[in-house]
Formats: sequence, structure tokens, C-alpha cells
Amino acid sequence: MSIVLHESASSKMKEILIKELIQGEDGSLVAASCNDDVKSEDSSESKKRLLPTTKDRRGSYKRRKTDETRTIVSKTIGDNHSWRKYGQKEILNSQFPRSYFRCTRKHEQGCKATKQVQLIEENPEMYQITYIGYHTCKASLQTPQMVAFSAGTNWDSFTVNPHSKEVLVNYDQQVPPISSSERPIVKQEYLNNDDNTTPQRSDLTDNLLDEHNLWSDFKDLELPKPSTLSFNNVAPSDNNADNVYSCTESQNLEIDFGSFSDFSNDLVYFDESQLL
DNA sequence: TGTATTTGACCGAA
DNA sequence: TTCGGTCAAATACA
Repeated sequence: MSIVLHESASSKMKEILIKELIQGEDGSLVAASCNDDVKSEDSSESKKRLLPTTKDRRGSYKRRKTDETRTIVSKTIGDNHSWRKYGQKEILNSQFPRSYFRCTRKHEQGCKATKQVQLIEENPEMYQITYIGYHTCKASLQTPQMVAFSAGTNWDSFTVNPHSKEVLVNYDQQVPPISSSERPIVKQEYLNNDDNTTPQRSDLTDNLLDEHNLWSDFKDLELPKPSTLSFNNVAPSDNNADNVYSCTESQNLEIDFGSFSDFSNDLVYFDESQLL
């Protein structure tokens, strides 16, 4: 189960989500530790060598400040794309290294999509995956930013870090899903795992959301007035995407789920960039 | 032999 | 000046 939030998401949307999730009545929602801005004095990691040659101009790059980025948390790092690892780095104050992947069709098709994968310190079973840019290659099966509600998992907690741009979702698959005709059926994601050789169905997916899932939590949200969230169907970023909904703000401070007449095969997509 | 991964080094944004 | 992101040679693997 993963939630995708645009990095460009408005602070309003984040505030709403964060506030409500953190203040969950059942106590299952916890705030993530804020480990940002903690700079280490230990700079011994920096190994610089000044041997520049005209031939060897490695590392020349532009930081993707303005690129679209989406951060998700998942138990697997696989998706429908083919990735090639091009680097790994130890990150300051992080227990686990960060791996860098680019689309394998970067050169042949100029696909600019990259992703960064890092184990979460608080939960080493989960990966924090940051997608940067969108796939422009024709082999794209499904844009990763579409991944949102994967049904069937049982959410036992959310972890919301207001200092980062992400919502972490922990779930417990042991609890059998509770069927309900009123609950949305969200899109199932089939993964061709990069790490695991055989294609497998994502363990992030299943059929239905249960009473403890995000949907239920959203339904129970009491959003600060006077703002409201509604979900609108938005055009997918590529032809392979299914229906995608963006979350937009309206006036009533209620999440307007009425627009979801049929959740089958649809994805809920938080495009916070549309919130002002 | 071709492709993928590892790893040290470099660059540049912050 | 630091450190994250990227490059590319070296290495591993099929």
C-alpha cells in the first residue's frame, strides 16, 4: 500500500492530511521522527580528489529541483518499469545507503525517469522510494505516480512526516479484509520486481480496503473549515494510465467522495499541486 | 561477449 | 565547505 503525494503539494493539503492523520483517535497514527536539518560535523565521508581531466567529467549534473518527485513507501521496490542501478551512496545520518536507479531506456529513448530507494530506519522492512521525473519511454506500462490506494491491505498506522513531503503507510496484511459494497475497490498493482526475478503481484495490493484502512480514515476526517477536499478526474500523464483522480480543495471542509461513483480500477491520486 | 552492478570520484547546489 | 546526485571504470554475471 502506498500513498503518493506530489512534492509540489500545497502545504494546505499536507497540513490537512498530517493534522488529521496524526490526531487519529485510535492512536494508531503517529508522527514520524523529524530527522531533517540535523547536520553532522563528521565530514570524513567526503573523499575529494582533484584530478579533473577533460575526459573524466563525472558527476556533472543539475539537481532536479523542479522536477516532479513523488515519494512512496512500500515493502517492495519493484514496479512496472525497468530500472538500472547507477549509484549508491551513504547518506548522512542515515543508517541505510540510498540507491539510485534510472530507466533502462534512458539512452535509447531518452527517458528521464529516475528513482531513489532507501530503507526506512524506523521500519527497515519498508522502502522509501522517490520517483523523479516521469517516464517518457514507450515501454512504460504504468506511471508510478499513479500508485495510490492499493486495496486489501490493512493499515495499522500512518506515519506522517510534516517536514518531508510524504505520508508513510504501514499496514498489516494479517487481518482479512472486510468486504463492503460501499468501499472503493482500488487498482491492483502488478509488479515486475527488479530484485526478485519472477514477476509477482505486489504485496501492496489486494481487493478491498478494510475498516482500518486509509479510506476509512479519510471518511472520518474532520477537516478544518473552510476548506474541503474533493477528488476530480484528471488526465493521466501518459496513455497507459488508468483513471486518475486529483485531490482538490473545495469550500466545505469535507472530503467530497461523492465524485467517486465507481472506484473499480481507479486510482486515487493526490495531486496537491492543484491546491492553493 | 554483452549486460548489469559496484564503487570511487567528481560536480555543483545549498 | 558540505554532501547529495551522477558518472564511468572496474567487476560480476549470464
